[in-house]
Amino acid sequence: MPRPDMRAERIPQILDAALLVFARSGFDQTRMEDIAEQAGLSKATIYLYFSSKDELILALLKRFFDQSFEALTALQTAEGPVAVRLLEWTRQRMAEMQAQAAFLSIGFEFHALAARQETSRQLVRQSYAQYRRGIAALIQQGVEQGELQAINVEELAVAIISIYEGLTVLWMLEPGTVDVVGVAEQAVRALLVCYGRDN
Amino acid sequence: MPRPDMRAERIPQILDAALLVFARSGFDQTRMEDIAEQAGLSKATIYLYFSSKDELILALLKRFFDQSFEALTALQTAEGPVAVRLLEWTRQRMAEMQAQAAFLSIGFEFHALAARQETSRQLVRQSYAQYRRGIAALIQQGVEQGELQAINVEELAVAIISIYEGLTVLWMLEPGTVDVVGVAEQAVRALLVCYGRDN
Amino acid sequence: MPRPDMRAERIPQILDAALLVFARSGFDQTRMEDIAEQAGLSKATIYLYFSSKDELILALLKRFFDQSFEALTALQTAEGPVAVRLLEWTRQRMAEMQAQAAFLSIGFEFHALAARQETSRQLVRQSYAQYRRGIAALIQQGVEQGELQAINVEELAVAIISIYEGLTVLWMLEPGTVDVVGVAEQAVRALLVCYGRDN
Amino acid sequence: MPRPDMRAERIPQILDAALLVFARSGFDQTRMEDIAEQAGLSKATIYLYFSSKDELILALLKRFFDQSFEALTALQTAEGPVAVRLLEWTRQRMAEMQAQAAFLSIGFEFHALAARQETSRQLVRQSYAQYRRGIAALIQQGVEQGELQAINVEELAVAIISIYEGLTVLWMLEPGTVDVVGVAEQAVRALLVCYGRDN
DNA sequence: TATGAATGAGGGTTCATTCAT
DNA sequence: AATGAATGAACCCTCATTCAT
Repeated sequence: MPRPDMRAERIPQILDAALLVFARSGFDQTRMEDIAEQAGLSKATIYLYFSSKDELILALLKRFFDQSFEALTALQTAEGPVAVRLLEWTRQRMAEMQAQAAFLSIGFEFHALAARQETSRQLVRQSYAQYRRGIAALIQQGVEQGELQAINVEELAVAIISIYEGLTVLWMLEPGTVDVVGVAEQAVRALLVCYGRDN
Repeated sequence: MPRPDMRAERIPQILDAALLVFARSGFDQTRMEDIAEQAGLSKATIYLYFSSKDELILALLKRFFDQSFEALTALQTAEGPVAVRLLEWTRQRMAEMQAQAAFLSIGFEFHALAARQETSRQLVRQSYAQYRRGIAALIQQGVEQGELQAINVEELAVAIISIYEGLTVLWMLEPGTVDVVGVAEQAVRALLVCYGRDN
Repeated sequence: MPRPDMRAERIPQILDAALLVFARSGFDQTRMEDIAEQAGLSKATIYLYFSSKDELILALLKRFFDQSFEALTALQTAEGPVAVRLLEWTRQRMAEMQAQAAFLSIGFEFHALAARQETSRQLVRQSYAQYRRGIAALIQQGVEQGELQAINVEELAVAIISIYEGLTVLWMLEPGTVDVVGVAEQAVRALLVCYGRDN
Repeated sequence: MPRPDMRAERIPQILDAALLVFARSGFDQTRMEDIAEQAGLSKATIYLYFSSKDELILALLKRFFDQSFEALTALQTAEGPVAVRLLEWTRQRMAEMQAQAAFLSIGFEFHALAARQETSRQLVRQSYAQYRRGIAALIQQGVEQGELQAINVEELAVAIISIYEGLTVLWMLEPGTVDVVGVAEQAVRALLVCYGRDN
């Protein structure tokens, strides 16, 4: 087993390569050989760092979500009105999603995996739950500061994340037609103000 | 090539079987043999009706979305206030989604396919576009009848469908925690009333 | 799974081919491809009849020993003095061994397998035990008919079989030098007359 | 290339390790890695002392037989009646075989190798020939001293060694059932007295 | 119409061997 | 002298697809 410093170099190298080719061809249609080529290594070398294709996919899944939520904590400790912060966050997230368009298929494939395998589902679930709690905590700040009216905070967070997720699908299908930043902003604004209110 | 009446019987039989095993194992991990077993036929017989595995998947994709929107036309010609009809539709759709939970993975896999293949993307896009137009037309009715305020109808439709899509993901991950029917209803109500409005 | 009549044809065909190439290259150095070629089939076809290489080897092992002992029963029911019959049997066995020289390596490899795997050992042990019992029963006939003196019949059978086995090794090493038929005959004769006697 | 004194230390260390793991898993199923682990060295270090796996096996083969016959010369120069010495030798040899039970599989695998490769066969043959000559010389002593009757000395030696070899197989299969020391002793005694005699 | 039988074309994984340090 | 790291070459096994019956 390679030494730690070598692993620290090779593992991201391999995961980056895997991300690229998985995005292009899907988990199953991608051959270990493809990943190796993309990484500039030999097939056998991949197996020095990941014991199987499945383990590689799992490692990717973990990294995928770990990275996603570092920004979230920053969001909660930032200054200013909650609504402003959340809308800024919304814009950033949608922009980021567009920038990462090439990798969207991997996210959908993770959903498919999660929908059919308990192991994957648990991993993905934890990430989304953490995500949801982050958004909910932010909204709760707004409520406590009197900026937002008291409603079901958890549900509102779910609705907002749903907007993000759903828009990702629709934008992927029609990138030219759907103004994802605009719709996301408007929808989140509407939800913040009106969700759970009698109208 | 089998006679038409034979095809009318076998094709749904095979597609039903495929739906089941694809949902369980994914497109790539499912073998033609698995489909044949589930259908009570032999592998070779499948090839009398579908020229390849890919074609079978495409046929499934088509049927998958065709079925989804038959109810939509009924929605537009029904009676009563638009908001009531849309909320009822929302409830039905979420209930239907829960009832079809076992097949959700297929939907996600279609998204993954669409994200990486132009051919699949066009198919899925058309379905979603038709869907979006249906919802938009309904909202437009409400605007014309003075029931809803004039806003960007197309965008609102996109936001509403996003809620459906996103909630499907979140519910799949935590079926016990997320009250999809409730959240969907509240969110759609909020969007209908507040989307695009200054608040 | 192929029909019985097809299996009855293919299985011996495959086992015959396997015997040949295993004898030439050993179990591990033989590739499934080699067996397939020798059998005039494709690799995949082998897997229609044997689920793995190991299973194929086991099947061969079984057939190997099953065949060996059909003649043994005939030996016990034949007419004439026991000593004469046993010596005739000895000559035949050694001649047969020489005729099958090309396959000796398989026998040795079975011994190696048996020496290190419980599963294989049980199979081989049963065959040898059956063999030993056959020889012992024959000798017992001689004792009961007053032809041979009473001694430890079981042990004598073990000694005789050891001669067969050991001579096989020595002959394999020096086929030109060792007169297996002659030595086997003389040795068995000596054992029959003198084993366990005070001299 | 390591210095001689280093070689004198490492080579037995590696051969001992190889013996152990080869006995457990067979030549082909054993990986160089396994040998290295057992020897407490790294894989690459093995290659400092043996240029390939095959060479390592050959070296083991040589050592295996070299060791076996050091005692043989002692046997010929010892005092006392030949029969007594040979029977003592027989007992020792069978006891030694039982003590080395764990390594029997290697011997059988050498037989298999010898049966299919000329190179290995020559090596093994020389060892057995030397062995046979040793036993024959001993018997010849007995004949010349008038202790044993004149018969075909070479053939008798072959018969005796066959007993050793054959009993090894039978004992390996049924260590609890076969009294190898007893049978070997009785059988050798019978052969000494009666082999080649008219009875 | 249906299928038992067959197979070509891989794909994941392993391992003997090499080499820079 | 020793080894961590790397890899080319295989090999077992699988599976979409074909075809004779």
